[in-house]
Amino acid sequence: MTRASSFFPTLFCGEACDARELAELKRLTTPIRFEAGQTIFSEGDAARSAFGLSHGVVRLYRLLPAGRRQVVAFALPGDFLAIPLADRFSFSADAVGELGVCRFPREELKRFIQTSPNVMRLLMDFAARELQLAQDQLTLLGNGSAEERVVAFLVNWRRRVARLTPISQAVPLPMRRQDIADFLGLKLETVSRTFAKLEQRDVIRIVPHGAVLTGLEQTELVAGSSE
Amino acid sequence: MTRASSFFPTLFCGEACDARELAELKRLTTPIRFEAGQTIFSEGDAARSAFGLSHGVVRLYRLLPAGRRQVVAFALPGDFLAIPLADRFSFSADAVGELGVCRFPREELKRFIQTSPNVMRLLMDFAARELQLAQDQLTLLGNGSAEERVVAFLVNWRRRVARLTPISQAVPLPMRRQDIADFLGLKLETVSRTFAKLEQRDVIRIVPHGAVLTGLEQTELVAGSSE
DNA sequence: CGGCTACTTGACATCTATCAACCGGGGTGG
DNA sequence: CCACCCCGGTTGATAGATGTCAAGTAGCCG
Repeated sequence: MTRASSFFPTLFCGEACDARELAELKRLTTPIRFEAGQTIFSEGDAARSAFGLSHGVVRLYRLLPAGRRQVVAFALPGDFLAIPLADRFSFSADAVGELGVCRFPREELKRFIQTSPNVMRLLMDFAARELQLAQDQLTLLGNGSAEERVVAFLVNWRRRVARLTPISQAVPLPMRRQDIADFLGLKLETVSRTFAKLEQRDVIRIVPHGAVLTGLEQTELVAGSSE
Repeated sequence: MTRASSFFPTLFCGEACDARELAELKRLTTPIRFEAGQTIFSEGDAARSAFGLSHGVVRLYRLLPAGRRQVVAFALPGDFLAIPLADRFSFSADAVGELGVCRFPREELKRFIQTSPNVMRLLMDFAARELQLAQDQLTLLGNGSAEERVVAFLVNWRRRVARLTPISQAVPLPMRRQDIADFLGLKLETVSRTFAKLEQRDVIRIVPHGAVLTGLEQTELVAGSSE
């Protein structure tokens, strides 16, 4: 999506983080680029680095026995790819499209965080927000029909994307159907069929790498109350 | 379960929390008891208080349109009932059986947390652990069959309970079938049937308010890797 | 232009939800 | 002390939703 390095502006700048802290954080950071499909880290890896997403989209997922996969979240610019405290990654991350991240040496970042209440606070807020998102998703997977899941996904995704790149007719969907399916606990055929059904009812319109959302506001949502 | 006030020992004492901090926390706290079925707080309420569970079990849940309900988690002694930062509760909490909590005035607790890196750290760890649990659950709801869900629930629940009350033949299940169903995204009939099926295979034995787990270790688990 | 990959569509199978009856224990009141 | 009732739980029959398998289409890149 946006080309500019927007990790710092999005996560740290806005609110409670003074110039000195920001300078220190920038000192720790190394920008890295990844191509579509490349893996940033894998579940179980020792977390020597922490990552903040600058631009692009990342899918965070777990692999399960029998070739199943659960996409835990899609990360957008400004998100940490994992909370930088645990010693190991509890999920894998790879690039949906071409993207840029800020890499931090985790030990140093951790030490810095400990000394800076502001940044600690920011991280805590991030963790709380992630927890809320995970619980929304949990609620959706526990109760929603295929259609409710797909609709909730589109609405939530649009809201998150809109915050970063103000306006555009179509909501971009850079991830594959399979990714959406694994995120929603459905099969890709079901996602495809559900899109088709919604399109027939003129609720959405599918376009090459996205969808135009027309009459979605009123749909009874099972999750997505946050903010 | 255990009768003693075990919120402090479980959450704060073990690790990185000095005597002065502990004393300050204890000063802030008021112990309260609840009877089975009573509501501790409701989704949307202003979070004037924070709660730590001393003994008993709490179900944390959201109510949805059309009378649906999602149990987000079961809290055990030592758990916070919510992360004490948000201004409003994002789910409801009520007592599964008779129980005791430590109530904190949230603003004061928050202020204290900000000044104590140790406690902040502890809270951060708690949030990270909760996030991990939520993601485990998400993975389970996204991919597991009814049987996998029930088995994973029993195994995870046993592990958590065992940590608090070392040994007992049967795993206590103080919550209702409906609670388990709403936690696992199933209907209570399905939970009941699945229990029956597992019992026929001698994998478990259902007893009045619990279950004896016999041959579960080997079952292919979709979630529950944590620790 | 050819081949690959993502996506769509169709027919059918399977699993869980739904609706409904029934069982059993604990508590209350006669 | 017993009987009844209520609630939680179990079991059965059936239906509906999503998964599975398979064929076919479209867009992209070499």
